[in-house]
Amino acid sequence: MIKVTFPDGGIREYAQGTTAMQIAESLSPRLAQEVLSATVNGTVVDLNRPIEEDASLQLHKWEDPEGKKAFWHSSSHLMAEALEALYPGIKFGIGPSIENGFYYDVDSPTPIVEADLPKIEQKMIELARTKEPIVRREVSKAEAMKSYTEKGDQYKIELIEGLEDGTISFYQNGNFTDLCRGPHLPHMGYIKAIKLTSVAGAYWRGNEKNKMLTRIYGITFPKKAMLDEHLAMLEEAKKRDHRKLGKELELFCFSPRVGAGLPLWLPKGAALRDRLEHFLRNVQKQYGYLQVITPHIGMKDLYVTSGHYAKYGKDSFQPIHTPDDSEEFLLKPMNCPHHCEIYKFKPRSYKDLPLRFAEFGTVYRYEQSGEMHGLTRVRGFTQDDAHIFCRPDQLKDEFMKVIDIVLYIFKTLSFDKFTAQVSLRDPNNKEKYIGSDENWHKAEQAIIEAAAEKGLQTTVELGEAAFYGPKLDFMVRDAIGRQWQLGTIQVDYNLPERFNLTYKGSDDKEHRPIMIHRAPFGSMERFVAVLLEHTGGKFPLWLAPDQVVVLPISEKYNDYAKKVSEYLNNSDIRAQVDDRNEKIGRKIRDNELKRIPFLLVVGEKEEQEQTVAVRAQGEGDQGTMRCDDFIALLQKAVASEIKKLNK
RNA sequence: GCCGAUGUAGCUCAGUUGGCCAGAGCAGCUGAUUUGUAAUCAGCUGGUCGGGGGUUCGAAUCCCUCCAUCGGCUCCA
Repeated sequence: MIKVTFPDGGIREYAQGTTAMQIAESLSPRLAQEVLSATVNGTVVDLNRPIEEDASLQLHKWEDPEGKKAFWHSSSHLMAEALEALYPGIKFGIGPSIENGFYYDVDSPTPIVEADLPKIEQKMIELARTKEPIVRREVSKAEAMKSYTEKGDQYKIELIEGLEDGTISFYQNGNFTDLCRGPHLPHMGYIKAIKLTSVAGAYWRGNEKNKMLTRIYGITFPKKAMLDEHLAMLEEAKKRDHRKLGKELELFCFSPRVGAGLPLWLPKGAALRDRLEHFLRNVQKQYGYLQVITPHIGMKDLYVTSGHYAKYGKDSFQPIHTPDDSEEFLLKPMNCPHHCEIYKFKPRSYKDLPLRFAEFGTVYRYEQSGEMHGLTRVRGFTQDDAHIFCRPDQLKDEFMKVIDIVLYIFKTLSFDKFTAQVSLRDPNNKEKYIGSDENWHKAEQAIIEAAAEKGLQTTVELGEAAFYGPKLDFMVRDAIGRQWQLGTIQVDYNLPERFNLTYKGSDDKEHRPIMIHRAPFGSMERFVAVLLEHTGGKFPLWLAPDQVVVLPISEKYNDYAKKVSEYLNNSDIRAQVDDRNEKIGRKIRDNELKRIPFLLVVGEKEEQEQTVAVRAQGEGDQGTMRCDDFIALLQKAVASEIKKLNK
């Protein structure tokens, strides 16, 4: 007999060799249909693997990430089987499940293009309908090696070379056998809806020196309706694409003549950005930040000193030369060295610290041609940058204050779901980083402690640190559930040393300050992009480029409309008049599509009564009111959006 | 940078296997209409078919190359 403990604490006894599937059936036949994989004593296993000892058991359904993993991983094997049938001689790399679906990397003698995907889908559906079982077999390393050597499959051979004998297993579905750890579904019949989404290139083992394989992405579901829902979500994401909205709402554009990755901010976009900057400037002022301004270029030597030149010099925009070639300047790729020089302007005392220099600093980085993406990855962008120079005893407190700023911003802009990622040095790859072990340790501890004290939900990633120090990165989830990386806070012991920054302590000795780099938005470009996708272009009232458009019923009322709009503008409300010679229905439609928060319809009645008929975005007619009442309503709405900073 | 795809009017898109002056809707302009809560009607304007080179009697269509964009990979100070 074996004892099985369930997550709710219940214990039941089963005969030796019972499978998780049989256990699920004994609990409820309905559950058995829904369960996709199981965790036995902490290891995820196949449902039909016999349990041989006392065990704690967890069953995973679709809603459970482990359940989806098994489902999608099996789907990738199903796709591989279809591919092998359709493309004889095809070789396989790896085929894992991912956050949304799965992929398989393949090396095919005949190229696979997007137009082939429906054909592959069709084959997969055929195979899934036969409910072919997925069978696990444990093999010796020698046996595994032999079966792939016969096929001449160098990728799998390379994978097997890295595995320990005795831990190797094969999974077979139909004619397809794959080296795989599992776990998998009992059979392919679970897979009811299939969509292969794209084909792309991917380097073997993620190394750009290796051969590029063809990666086929797909997603599958246990029910057709789920696929439809997923496709609808993708449609919604398309509608919210900041590149599309940026064009439609006339916020920004690009010109190939100016250059790739160099955004041009249109008037409405510039105004939006300005408002965001103003907002952050105000917050920072309250936190004791001092605004500075530095030039867009700096002597090459500045970056040699900072260490950036050695790390990125040859992959950057190349130096600008003076006419006589006697000096070299770099387009500034970051603001920190400039701010270090500001620190050095005069001797600093321990009483001066912390010093917080803030700048909306525009920087230029040479991103490789294939890396640009809308506003989220560009070659010229403006960081909402600041550098805090502080004493060791102030570090944690300063760090926590920065976290407060970030949280305040998220709250104000309704990013309600977010996580924080602690990015540390890869301990096995220390040569990638500069600075002493001791300083790295201190910096990493400071971040971990500050995040813990602020009660942040954090994940820890090794190897994700900047080359000069560890960071805390904030990831937000947008309105349709996608993750974006925004703000970053970084601790740096390195630059103060390289620039020989000091302050005079109370002991009359020279000490080294610590530097915190931070950018709560990340960059203005990125932040506007994420905000656009989060809101779908329906900005909060305080940010909206136009808050109100006044719509005269006919040209007869244009004068009254102008009067109203001027009156609003005098109360610091951004209002315009749509005085086109169009019907009111048309004007409403156009301005609703432009996502104007409030439309004011005015005609004969309103002019006589000196009122406005209010229409709220997406909510229709709100009734007629006096101008002053509307202003009060709007100002109240804005005030509720920007809540007071509670420090 | 690498793999794959795309590029036709300001925008969204048609353009059959290379064949007469390259099309539509929206936007814009002009005129009519003077409108009460999501598209009024009519007329007109607008295109080196991404740039350059080539094949051909003939190229938006085929080939080469460069540029830009898209989906990924790699990278991201």
